[in-house]
Amino acid sequence: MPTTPTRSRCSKRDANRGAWTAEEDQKLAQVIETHGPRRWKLVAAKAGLNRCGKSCRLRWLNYLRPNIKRGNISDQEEDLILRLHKLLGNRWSLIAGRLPGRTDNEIKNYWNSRLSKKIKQKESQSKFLEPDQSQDPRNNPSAMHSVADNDGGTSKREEEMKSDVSRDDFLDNFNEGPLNLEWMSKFLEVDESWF
DNA sequence: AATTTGCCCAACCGCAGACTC
DNA sequence: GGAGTCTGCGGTTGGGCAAAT
Repeated sequence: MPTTPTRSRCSKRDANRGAWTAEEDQKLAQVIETHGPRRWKLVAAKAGLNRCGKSCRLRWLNYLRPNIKRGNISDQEEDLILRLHKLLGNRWSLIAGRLPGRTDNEIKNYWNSRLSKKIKQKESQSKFLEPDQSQDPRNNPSAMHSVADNDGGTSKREEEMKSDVSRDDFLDNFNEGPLNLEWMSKFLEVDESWF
């Protein structure tokens, strides 16, 4: 089995790991204020943090970045997450892009800890009531995943792209700006049966 | 009161595409 | 054009905490 030693990664031996301290946060924020949120390896070095760039980037994106909303995902946000997940699958960064102030990590966590359970409950209820509907992929998010997750031969992302082609027109609007409220409200009005 | 269980969330890991030299 | 590096992403892990036993 060939190895891929060229990939950059955090050194397990040398780098500081675990929870960030307030002092580390402050140093990181200061350096980013000066140099901007890029060249993360450099940022880590400039900040004098014994952390890898990757870790700094994650900390910035998920915690230190301005305008981050924390906790209390509203009903409207939850509804939007559910709909977007049905549309896009586990593409958390895309979903997060439509929820200002929310991070992909937060949405992923929220999904894994709460929404996936809700869906399973709903599914088992609907199976009990209408067993045939569960065969339709539009009523079964995990079935949609099985298309996107197929990695036999081609890359996973390539397959995802293929599976999305029919939705490109829809996604054109989706990809335009961080939050087009007019479009978003239209999206929220889309007939449930579309999914 | 002590222990176990389950949940939540921050952080880490590995992969793959983009970028740079 | 190719090798090496950086960046971004989704999956997974593990610690802290509260509720249950």
